[in-house]
Parts: sequence; structure tokens; C-alpha cells
Amino acid sequence: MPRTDPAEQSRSRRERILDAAFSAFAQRGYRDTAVDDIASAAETSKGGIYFHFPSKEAIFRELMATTADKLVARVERAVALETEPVARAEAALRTVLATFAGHRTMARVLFLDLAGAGRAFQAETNALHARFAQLIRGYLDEAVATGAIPALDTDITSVVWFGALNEVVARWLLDDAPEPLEDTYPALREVLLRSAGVPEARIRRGGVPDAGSVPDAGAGAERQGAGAERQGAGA
Amino acid sequence: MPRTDPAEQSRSRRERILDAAFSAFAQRGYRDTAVDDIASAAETSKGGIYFHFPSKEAIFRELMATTADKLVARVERAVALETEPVARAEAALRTVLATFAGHRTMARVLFLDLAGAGRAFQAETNALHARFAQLIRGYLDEAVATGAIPALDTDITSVVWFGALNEVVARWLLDDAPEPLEDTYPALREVLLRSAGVPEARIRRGGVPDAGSVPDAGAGAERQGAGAERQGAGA
DNA sequence: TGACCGACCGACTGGTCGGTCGGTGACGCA
DNA sequence: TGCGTCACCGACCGACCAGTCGGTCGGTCA
Repeated sequence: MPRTDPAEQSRSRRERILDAAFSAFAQRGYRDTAVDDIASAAETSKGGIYFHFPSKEAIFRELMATTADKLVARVERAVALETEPVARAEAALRTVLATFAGHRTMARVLFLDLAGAGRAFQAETNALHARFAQLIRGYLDEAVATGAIPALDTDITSVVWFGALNEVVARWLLDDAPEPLEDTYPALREVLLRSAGVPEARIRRGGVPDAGSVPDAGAGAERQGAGAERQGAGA
Repeated sequence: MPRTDPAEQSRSRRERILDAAFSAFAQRGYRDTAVDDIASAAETSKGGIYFHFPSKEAIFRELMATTADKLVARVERAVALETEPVARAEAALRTVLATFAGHRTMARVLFLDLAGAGRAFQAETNALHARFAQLIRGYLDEAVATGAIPALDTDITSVVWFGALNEVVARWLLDDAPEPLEDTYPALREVLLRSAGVPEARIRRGGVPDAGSVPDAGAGAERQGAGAERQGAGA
């Protein structure tokens, strides 16, 4: 097949562009992928792309949406095979893991901040996450050692804790009119302690202490003594 | 104090730059913050900035590092006040939440992928997360309804599940020589089921099923029938 | 007083990249 | 044979921006 293979040609150009964009975004991220890159990977031209799509962003959005749809459909199919609720939850979990395992690229597009930065930062951020997870792990190991909680995989548990915290905070950050973040503490605490095998009795005893023991949050400014945390307005 | 207030001046220019960069990055993200923006916010010039820092990236890295250090120090201080292991873990959790609650900007710098994209995508990504969390929540609600698990806050639990999954996958994606993702399933399953209050007996029964019930992961190509998932080499 | 220096300034450069627009060839139709 | 149209091409435009570099200026020291 020299060029313009008919079978290949029949898959409309639009599809070829989408495929090319998909793997380009997954490999280099949105910002670092130029429309020209997509064009050449799809064996077309920039003009050809802008004939089919109004903007680079539109390509990305379409990709996100259809990819997510596919994953959701897959999960729902797997879940439908089970009837018992816990088994259904397990099936969902297992399916997501198995799907990503077989489609690393798909995972990249959906989970990594594809929207975002270059490799260097990705690694940096990852190291930061690892650092916090390690901190948590230390406390968990300690708890295991003293018998406060049963022996368990503290590696994964710490990752779960960090991931959960990360998500809770991110969600609060992106909320336009967020409730106070601390309000989530009691429920989050309960879930996380339970995940680490803390006995129910111990969980129910002692929610949030009335005061003290948390160093002055909300006091001093963000950085040093300067005028940080200024509102959106200023220059 | 008309201008060049001495007290203000004494806080070295370098600090002013760091402060300005901190809030600029937090508000607009790394990519969308121009060095000129930082300069004018710090009431200095681009040249002035490049006198103190070798590159834009260096500023960002320094900010990340010191911010993380501060948070870790704060957590460790709070933890040191407790002796019982579970209480220590609780203190850590509470401190992180309380700190971010009081320092939204700090949270933005550390947690959001500020390294990354513009607002539009952030919102998009958030919606996607919400969608998946909602999916999970459905299953959990079902489990509660049938009495398979005790009544609990399925809202946060689903967020925890999603966050955990997200983190596990992200970590696997950034690993250079990752173990198969499915290998984490048994441990992850255990932690998450426990977090949802599934009885220990039920957790121990049935780990991963021998086969089937997971639709053909790893089969068809990533997108349509095309040649996606090509390795890093190609154009 | 004059030589010197370090901090700081801002115009400029080199390069990148999204998006545009005037084509162009193949094809159907009259 | 002429004409319109669809799909596509690629040179080009304009904006944006990190980083550079020649220059200024307020001190300081001899």
C-alpha cells in the first residue's frame, strides 16, 4: 500500500485527525502538542484540520467526551453482570483498572493533566505526591506497629489517603461557592479511618476536638509577612 | 508612605518577586503567567527578575519546595502533640484540611495542576471527575439501600474512591517501569471496601475472580480500529 | 572628587503557534 | 466544454513570550 490506501482513506479524514490528536495529546499533553504536529501525524495539513474542527480545543473536548463515554459504558456493562451491590462495586473498580492496564494512552488522556504542563513538572508534582504519601505511610506504619490497627498494606493505604485528600481539596478549590473545607473533616476522617481498619468503636469515639491542637490556620499571610492572598482584583 | 517605603524595601526584592509569583501562579497557573506579569506585580522589571532567578521555572520550583516544606512542618508539629497513633493520623488529616482552609492560595499552588492549563480545562476536568464520582456513588447508594453496607456518607465516600483510583492510576502512569496495574487491585479493593464499611468477612471472601467478567481489556486498539497506542518513537 | 560596582531597567530578539485565507484539483452536472 | 462545489492545502499573519543585553544610577571607598 503505497499511499492513499483506500481502506485507510475510507476511514474519514476526520477520524484520522482524531486518532492522531489522541495519541499526540496523550504523549505530549495539550499545550505541548501543536496543531501542525497533529496535521502531520494524520497525514493532512493544518488547513485540513481546520476544515473539520473549529479549534484545537474542540478536538480535545471531543476526545475527552468520547473517551470518557467509552469507559463509562464499559464499566456499566461489567456492572450489569453482577447483582449483589458490593460485587457491582468491585466489578466497577476492577474494570477501570483492567481497562487502563490495557490502554495506557487512554489513561493518560483522562487522568494525567494532559491539559497541562511539560514532563519536567509532571515528575516534580509526582515527587511531591510521593513525599506526602510517604509521610502518611509513616503514621500508618506506626499505628500498625503498636497494634492500633491491623497489619495491612500501608503502601496502598497511604496512596489512597493522599488521593482522597487531593480530590477533596481539588473539588473544594474548583467550587465557586464552597462550603468551609473543614466541614468535610468528620466524614472524611470516618471514611479514612475505616479504610485503615480502625475499630468502629474507636471511630465513633472522638470526632473533631472543640479547639486547640490545630496551629493557627487562617492567621498569618500566605507567604512570609507580605500581602499575599490578595483578592483577584489587584494588578 | 509615598513610595519606596523603607520597611517594604528592606524585605529584599527577591522576596517580593517570590510573593508576586506565588499569587500569580496560584491565580492563573504557571503557563498563563508571564514573567512580565510577575515583574509588574512585584513592582520591578523583567530584568530585575532575571537578576535574581535564572529562569521562570526556577521561581516555580523554589515556590513549590518551600510551600511543601511549610506544610510538612506544620503537620509534623501538630502530630508531635499526639502520642496515640490513630490520633496522630487524625491530627495530620485535620491539620492539612485546616491549613488549606485558611490558605486557599497555598492549596492552589500545591494541589491544582497549576503547572497546567487554563481555567476552561480545569472546569472540564472537574466535571469529568464529578461524573465518575457520581457513578461510584450510585453503586454505593445501592449497597446502602440493600443493607449490604451500613448507612454512611456516600458523597464523600465516592469522592474518596475516585481520588484513590485517580492517584493509583496517575502513579502508575508516571512510573518508568511500572508493575502491571491490575496487581494493585487486591490491595486497593480491600482498602476501599473497608472504607465503605463492608464487613471483614465479606472482604476476605472473594478476592479477584479467576477470569471472565472483565470485558476484553487489552484487545482492540485505543481509538476505533486505528493504529493508536503506538510507542513513543514514531512521528 | 572620581573610579567602580552591583542592582535594576526595558527595548529587543528569536522563536513558537493558533488560526486565516487565497488557492487548487477532483468530481458531478448541464 | 464550462461551471460550481467539496475537501483540502500550506504560506502567511499576528500575538505572545522567555530570555538577553546595553545601559543607568545610587551608593561606596580611596
